[in-house]
Amino acid sequence: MEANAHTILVIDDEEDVVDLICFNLEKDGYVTLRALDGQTGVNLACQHRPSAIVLDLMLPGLDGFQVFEALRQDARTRHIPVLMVTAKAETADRIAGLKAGVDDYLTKPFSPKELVLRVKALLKWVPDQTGMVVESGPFYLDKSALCCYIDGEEVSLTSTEFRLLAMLVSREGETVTREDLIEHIWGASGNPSSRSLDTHLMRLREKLGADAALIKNVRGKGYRYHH
Amino acid sequence: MEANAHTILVIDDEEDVVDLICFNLEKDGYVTLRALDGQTGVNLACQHRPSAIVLDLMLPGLDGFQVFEALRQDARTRHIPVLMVTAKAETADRIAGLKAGVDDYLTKPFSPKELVLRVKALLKWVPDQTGMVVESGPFYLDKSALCCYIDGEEVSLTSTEFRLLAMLVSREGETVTREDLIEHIWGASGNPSSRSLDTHLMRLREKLGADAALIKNVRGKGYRYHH
DNA sequence: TGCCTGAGTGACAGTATCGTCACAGTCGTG
DNA sequence: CACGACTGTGACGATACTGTCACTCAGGCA
Repeated sequence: MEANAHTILVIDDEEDVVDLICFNLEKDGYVTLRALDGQTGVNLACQHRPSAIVLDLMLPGLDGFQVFEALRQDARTRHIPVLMVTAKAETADRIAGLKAGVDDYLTKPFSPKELVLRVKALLKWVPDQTGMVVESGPFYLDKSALCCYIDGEEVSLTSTEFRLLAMLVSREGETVTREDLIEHIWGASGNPSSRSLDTHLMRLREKLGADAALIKNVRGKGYRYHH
Repeated sequence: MEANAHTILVIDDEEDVVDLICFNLEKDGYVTLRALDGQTGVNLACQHRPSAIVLDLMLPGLDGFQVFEALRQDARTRHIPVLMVTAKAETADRIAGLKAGVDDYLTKPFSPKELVLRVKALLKWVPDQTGMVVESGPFYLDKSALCCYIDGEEVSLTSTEFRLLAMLVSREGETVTREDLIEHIWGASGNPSSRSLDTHLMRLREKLGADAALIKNVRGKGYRYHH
């Protein structure tokens, strides 16, 4: 159902726990990566840049905080939200975690459902993964794959339509001027007097079906996407 | 230290708790708003549009979920992150909260430090659009989106109407002269003897409905908006 | 009260902008 | 080459927005 190809990295030394977490995440359409120790976790994170990381505090070798530090050091992983999981219910640890910049915290025992929901909550704030994904409302646009999912279903867009939609969706709530759109799609050589933009927008709207209404015209200014 | 004075709304019926939370938030440089029941909370949220909301689940009158729903219904408060606080450690509630879209969850007893850190974590994701928004009374004008909300509902205005209303609302209480308004909308080439301004003002008032009364004419001088 | 001035209203026509369409050109592929 | 997918263009009608005018209405003043 979810075309949401978010990848979640789970770092925990207890294999049973990892299995449980991954099983539940996968059930929700996420792709999972597993690491049974800290160093592997850091390596996988750098290599695959997951959308979010579930990190156990107690680990052999590098512990959770060290892993977290390592992730924050690296430019490639600095912005990935981390959900820290621990057996300890102690407040001191929770504070230390949050202070260090951990994005959320969950204490064992937790229900798998809650974990999935917390991961989802973290992903909600992620603007666009590596700059390659734009997501808002019913739209999910993967710039690297140039594919577009609407309400979970793949819709084939031409490159012009894709750039148009990506521009509007990534600037949700803002009115994007005609000039900006033309500049973004055709560059400086774009012809503002032509009906090109309108035509492509019309073709795009046809493909969006009911969601076309989310793109509104602001007369004399441009267009605005709002979810 | 913080130039960015984020406002946090705290909704809880226990005054001691509110005091404690507010005290700690203020210590960190935040501006706080208090509400001791749900309805007050919703009203304050709509009125002041805080950067984040701390919401107790157990409230007299409207309960936490109802408050949350109300906040998500209103265009003015839809995007404000909510941290829900509850005495119950029960997983079912936590899940229900997260499922409904609550952005974070904290179980009593919690340390004030942790609460502040969690609020900070929520604010991390909030985009800052100060200066782009004019708001007062029932009006909410977003200059970047060029859209206008009245009592939480979107009202479509033409660009002239928008500029007119923005001018008046941003100079609340002041009598803005006809000349100033004409200058602001048409520039120096504006024609003061024309009935244009009156016509646009009339059209604007039609769209404002009952709130049209907030814009008063000052005979021989100009117009004044007062809430 | 009657006059004067400025403000509110409704109708109208001109203009700008938008949505849609048909058509033609380009490009890559089988 | 023929075909289809994609694109850019200009024509056209529909619509939204604007300014002007004539007229009415209301407040202030003698």
